[in-house]
Amino acid sequence: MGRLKGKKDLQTLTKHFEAFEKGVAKDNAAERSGVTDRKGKGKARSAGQVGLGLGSKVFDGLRFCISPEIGAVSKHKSWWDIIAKMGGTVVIRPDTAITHVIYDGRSAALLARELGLDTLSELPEGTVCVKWDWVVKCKMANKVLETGPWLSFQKTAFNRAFSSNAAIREGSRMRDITTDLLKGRSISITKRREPSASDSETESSKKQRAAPSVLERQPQPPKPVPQRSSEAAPTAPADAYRDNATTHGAGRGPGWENPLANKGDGLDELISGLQDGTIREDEDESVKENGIANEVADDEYEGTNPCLVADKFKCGQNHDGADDKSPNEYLARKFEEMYDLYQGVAGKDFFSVRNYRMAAGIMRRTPWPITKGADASKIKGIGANLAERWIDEFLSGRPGRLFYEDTSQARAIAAFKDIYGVGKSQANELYKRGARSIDDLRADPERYGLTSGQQVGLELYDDLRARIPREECKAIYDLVRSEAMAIDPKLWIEIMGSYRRGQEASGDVDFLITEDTEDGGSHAGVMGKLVNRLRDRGVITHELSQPHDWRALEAKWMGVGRATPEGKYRRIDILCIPFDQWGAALIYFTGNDVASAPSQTITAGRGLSMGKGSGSGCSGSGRPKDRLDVRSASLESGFWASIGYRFV
DNA sequence: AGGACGTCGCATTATC
DNA sequence: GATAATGCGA
DNA sequence: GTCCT
Repeated sequence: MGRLKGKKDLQTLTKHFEAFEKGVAKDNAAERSGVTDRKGKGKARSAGQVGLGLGSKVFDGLRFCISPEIGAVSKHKSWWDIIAKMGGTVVIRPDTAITHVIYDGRSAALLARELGLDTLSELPEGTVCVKWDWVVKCKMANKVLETGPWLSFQKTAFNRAFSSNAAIREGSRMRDITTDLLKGRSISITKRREPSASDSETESSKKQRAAPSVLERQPQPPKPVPQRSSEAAPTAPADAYRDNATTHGAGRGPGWENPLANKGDGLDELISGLQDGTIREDEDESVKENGIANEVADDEYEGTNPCLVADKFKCGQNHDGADDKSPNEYLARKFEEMYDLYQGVAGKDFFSVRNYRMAAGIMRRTPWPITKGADASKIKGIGANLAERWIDEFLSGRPGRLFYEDTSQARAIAAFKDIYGVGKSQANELYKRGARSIDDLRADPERYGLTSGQQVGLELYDDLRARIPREECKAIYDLVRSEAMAIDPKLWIEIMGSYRRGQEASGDVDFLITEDTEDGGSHAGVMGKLVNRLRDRGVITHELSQPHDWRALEAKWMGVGRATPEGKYRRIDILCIPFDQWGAALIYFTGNDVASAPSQTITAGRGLSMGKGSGSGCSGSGRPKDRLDVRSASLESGFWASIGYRFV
């Protein structure tokens, strides 16, 4: 119970953090942007401070860690606000840039535990643990006081805790970051943050020390050598999957031939047409936002289509093979790195993190080299923040915020988040409970109270993270389909997602099942039978979630299976839907960036918006905005026809 | 300046 | 025990 | 974090 309470407190605090960030983002932005900024700004500030006599930024440039204490949320909130008002930055988890830890408790060991550290010596060198009283005194004195009388621990204990820190040992979590970051190059950075705060080091001396020791090891960005080699090269010729896609299945069978064939065929043809050319996976949604919205870039990057609109879609663009190389690969990677790192971190705004990923996509697909942030900010999707705070920082080659926040903690949490069923919240919780690696979790599974689904995710960690080769998707599809046909040959079953998009590899395999109701048939009850048969055959091995009602026309099953007993375990989803949603679902679940982008654009252009919830529910019409009822559209007049789109 | 940014089914946990 | 809230994946 | 209103 204590654990749950603690969890809730953390959530509350995290919320506070987010709200807080919003509130003071403007004042505080520079502080949070990392050491590099802090130095520059700190200097400017302190100079100006005298003249202005404001005195409210006593803690300017300092970074405080106040770990959430169970049952003391409101206290922490007030601490937080006070420190913020004094110009300090507050974090709830230690990172390599903190300068102070506020702690009123007794034991260093306890504090370490609260911070999620093995020992306090993992804190950045020079970090000062002080009691809250010190802050109060500083506030009253309106200046940063000596910490001596207010240290959290007795001199001796404190010293002991840090004595071993001078030469950081092998096991230190804080250190492997450094080596990680430097990509295995064996160098000896002993610390990543200059001791600040308590120490009376001058700004200039800090600068001097920081720069040379770290700078020279940074990758050299300004010459954006396209480093990508392996990943995005479309490995299959267009024909290969085109053929595959058009011959692969049942969808072509009974379903496509009946009276509804027009619509079905239309949809399928359209999609086939749209997926013309090599479409890279991994672009995710960025294609949508970016691909259709990049009007500024279009100015400088003229498309080759006679029709302007066509250039906005992937399918309308050239695919001469050369478009895989981006002059901004370096930036793209940086943003990907950011995304990976921050996605699990508590306190990072969801949408911000998501935008990092989007930015990576934009970087990669911007055909002209970005040499300064100002250029980039002209691109839609890249705003002032990304441009000035991040891009310029990356291009400078100096260690910045990302560098300092790339801690072993963040990495561990990111790894945990990759476990199926473990999200941001649980990942942080696991770390808090002492786990530092996947192996830690495996070594002592009991300790962490993983749910059944998470246990599966942990057990199959590597398999489930791996991509599934197209071949194997097909193999699984054949197995599932044959079982489905054995149950009822009139079933429509189609494989969705990236496979249907023609991708060379997929993250999972998902199936869509329905049956024509024309002759009174129905696929009700099929889900249960199918899953059972597949389980009997050993195709399905784990279950992650079951439909609320196995016999409903609309039912979702999620689990794990494999094509052969020797094969890797793969995520498998099976979805039954009412017959009249087939067309819409096909579009929706094909999740085709290419198809959805134009369709949404087109619908939007007509003052409509596609009910995005037209997914499993096709919950269609009405609601906040005018939503196109795709469901009926697909049935009565054909979705594409309904929006007046004619494919060639 | 302030809100939207997809939305929903299922599992699990919290609350009544 | 019923219901609400949260986390997660898609 | 960006965009739209």
